[in-house]
Amino acid sequence: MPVLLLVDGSSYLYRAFHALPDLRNSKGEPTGAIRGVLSMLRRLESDYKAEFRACVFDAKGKTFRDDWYPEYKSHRPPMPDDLRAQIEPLHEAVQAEGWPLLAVEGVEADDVIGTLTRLALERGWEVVISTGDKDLTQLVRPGVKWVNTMSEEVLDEAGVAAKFGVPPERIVDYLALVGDTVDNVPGVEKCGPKTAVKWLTEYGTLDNLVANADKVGGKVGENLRKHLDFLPLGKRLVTVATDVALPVALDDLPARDDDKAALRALYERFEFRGWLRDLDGQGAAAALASAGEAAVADDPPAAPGAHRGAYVTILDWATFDAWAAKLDGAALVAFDTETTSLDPMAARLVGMSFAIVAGEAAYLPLAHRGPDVPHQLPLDEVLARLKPWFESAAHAKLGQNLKYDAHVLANHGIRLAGIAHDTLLQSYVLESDKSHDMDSLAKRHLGLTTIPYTDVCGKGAKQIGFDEVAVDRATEYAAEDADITLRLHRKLWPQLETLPALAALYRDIELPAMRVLLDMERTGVLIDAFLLAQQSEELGRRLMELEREAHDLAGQPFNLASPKQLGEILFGKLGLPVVKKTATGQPSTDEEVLQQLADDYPLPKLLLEHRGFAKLKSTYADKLPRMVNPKTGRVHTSFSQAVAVTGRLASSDPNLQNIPIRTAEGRRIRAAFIAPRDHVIVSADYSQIELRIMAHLSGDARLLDAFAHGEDVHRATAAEVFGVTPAEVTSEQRRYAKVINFGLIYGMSAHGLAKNLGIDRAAAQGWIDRYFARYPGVAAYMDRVKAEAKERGYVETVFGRRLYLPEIRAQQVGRRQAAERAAINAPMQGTAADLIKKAMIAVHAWLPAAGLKSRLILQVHDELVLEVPRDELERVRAELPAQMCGVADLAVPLLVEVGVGDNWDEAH
DNA sequence: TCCGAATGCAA
DNA sequence: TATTGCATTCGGA
Repeated sequence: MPVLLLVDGSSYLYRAFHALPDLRNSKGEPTGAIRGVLSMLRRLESDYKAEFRACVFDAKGKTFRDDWYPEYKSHRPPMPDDLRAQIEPLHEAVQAEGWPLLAVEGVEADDVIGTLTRLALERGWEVVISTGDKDLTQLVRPGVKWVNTMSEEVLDEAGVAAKFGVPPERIVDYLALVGDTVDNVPGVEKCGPKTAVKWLTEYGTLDNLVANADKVGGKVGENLRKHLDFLPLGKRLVTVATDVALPVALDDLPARDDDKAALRALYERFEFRGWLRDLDGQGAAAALASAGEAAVADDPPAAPGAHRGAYVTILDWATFDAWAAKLDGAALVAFDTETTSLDPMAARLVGMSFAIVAGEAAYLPLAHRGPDVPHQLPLDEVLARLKPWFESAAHAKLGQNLKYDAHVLANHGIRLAGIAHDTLLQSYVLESDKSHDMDSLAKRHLGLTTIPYTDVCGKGAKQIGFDEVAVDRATEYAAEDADITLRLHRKLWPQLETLPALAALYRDIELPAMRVLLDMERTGVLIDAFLLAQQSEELGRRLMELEREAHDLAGQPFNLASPKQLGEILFGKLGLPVVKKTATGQPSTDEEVLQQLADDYPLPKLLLEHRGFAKLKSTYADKLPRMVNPKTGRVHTSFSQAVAVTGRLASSDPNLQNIPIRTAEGRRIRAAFIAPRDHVIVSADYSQIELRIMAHLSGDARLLDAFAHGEDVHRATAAEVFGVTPAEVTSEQRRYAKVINFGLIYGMSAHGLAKNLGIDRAAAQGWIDRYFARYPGVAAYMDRVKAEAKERGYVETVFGRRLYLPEIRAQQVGRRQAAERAAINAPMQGTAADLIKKAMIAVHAWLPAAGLKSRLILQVHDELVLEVPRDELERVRAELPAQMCGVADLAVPLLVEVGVGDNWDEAH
């Protein structure tokens, strides 16, 4: 379990300044506080083995507490000049020691520590908080320790209770009562620790004490009553925030090695001679090796019109060693893999590229083939050397679509860790409606034109594998990819940081979801190929029969799969009426048309049947068995995380999110998705998720009420719209209501509803009017979201995901209305997507933590599919819904329905 | 050989 | 003239 070590730098800085003697260097610069804080950091480093750490300082300027309470800390004398002078050099030194440093404007160090603590706990990490400030004991809980490195005091939950007389969760109540003279927050007059503990022991909580304030006797009781108005504010002031927006993620805080060159310079300036000797003791060579790290922070300015950086090819061990050392010391490394295949499960490494500083990158060729190939370093040995770096969470990596690179490395037995950033996801979160391939990103954000893949490998049938590309040419292309990725990150990440909700979405949902998807894709799903082969044969026979009959009816042979030929037969030769036309003006032969014609003519009915079977055979029965991976014996879909503009996932190669379910024949395909021996398939889907989100977003009282009481929402809608009691609703009425409810989610028009229900437009408008009359909150919401879209150009999900709607102000009515429908649909579809991603992250973390071997295998928008060992079934069935429902607290309850079976059809 | 259009599968 | 996707087939370029 990773450990996060958080140091309250400001608290120590003040204490060190006042506690330590007035040390100065020969120039007279004060150095005592610097030395004090640094020695504390060194002690912590040896006391606690932490993979992640941060030293947090208060930033200059006001904080939100000053807005709440102008007197906050107002009594403090101005900072002594000798202290102020030490801040900047201390910050430099802290970073040189390998400590990520944080100072967030508008937020106190306490709140940064509180927020990081929460984030770490959510990931199941352990946290050690080092501070001289007792207020922070309020953060102590299982997995969180408070240590005072100056007094060497360590407190866990029991320790806090023993020291203060109240448990950590009551510390804020305690502080509100006692007050905090350090921060100028007044407490109840004459109420000290003794009285506060007595009251809290008697009444349990501050709220309860306040409720019973009239029962408290004595002079101090009177003081309490006088202070009642202030107590809520007092409590707010002493409560450490755990939800502030941070410019960094946990993954940005790996413990780094110290930067010896920078340290040397600083120690020399401060004249810390003992520590200088320590540095020298480690040898000049080591200091030299890491000198390059200092360059990390500064990029050379790009030459105008040319971005071709200094790209090197790694062909010998000396160059490799130099780069390996750089990778080890770098705060963040962009890397990219070149492979033999676009199929992630089949791809083998051809080479890798790395970039640490913009404009400088290296390509490491490993498996290029051909007559003029230079000697390449041996793949296995290189991977063995790099494996610890790839698998270290402390070494932060950056990439463009790292899920793919993680697959490639996994194919070689390496589990990529330390995934800190992904420019694909950054771009997706910032502008989901734009393209996210690297060539487009480079053009859009950097104004650079990159080498297209097809320039290197050609395209179509003449395309060659990357292993056939000449190494020089490969270096230009591959090193550029790593270089551009790094530059994109430098551009996109600051943009994200200015939008805290989006930064949180990226950090807390998209990046963690990527790891879940990687594991799901690698797990794959078992299918019964024999069953599908049987079905294919059967479908083939019925198709031949239908085709023969169709040709008989047409009086001539024709290709049933060709809409063009079919149209000529139906509307030309047989003279059937044209019902509607396609976008290009051709008479349409789609299902709706054929359905309509089937009432009066025999051929369309045959065609409908033929179409249905042909689809099942070619897309599913024939295709799926061909997609079985020979190595794993399973089908591995690929989930795209940056395709759907609403935030949904997309599945491809094969698409496992559109497996049939509506017809009996179709369900036989689904039945071929099976569990292995001694396992079952478990399907868990969110019930009515988008309608529930609509209730939450609109706040409509009737809709909220229906969900709160667990009603059948379509029946409830029918009762409202048709003016009957729920018990009186007929199945026909319920069907109408269901269509209306679905239509609402899609921003339906009267026309659309009329078509769907087979009624006239005026009647449909009547139902819509009645719906909105009964659910005025929904009507108001629809207007609100359209207005918001028009004003801002985008709409948002509950979690702040943005969907831009460039056409919302279009001149063309049709385009504008389409954008308005998207504006209504996107927040609901997008929020559902956010929720299930959070659920996937939660379930993926929970299963192994609970000692279970069950695995997530598929996600279908509102459904998670798991493969579960039979002996784990009861636990999974019992706990999975809570895992999925616990991801958000909406105004409506979330409901998850679980199904179990030997195959997906039975389970769903 | 490539790509748009038409069609249909899912939530 | 209902939202978001992906795959298949045809057929013109």
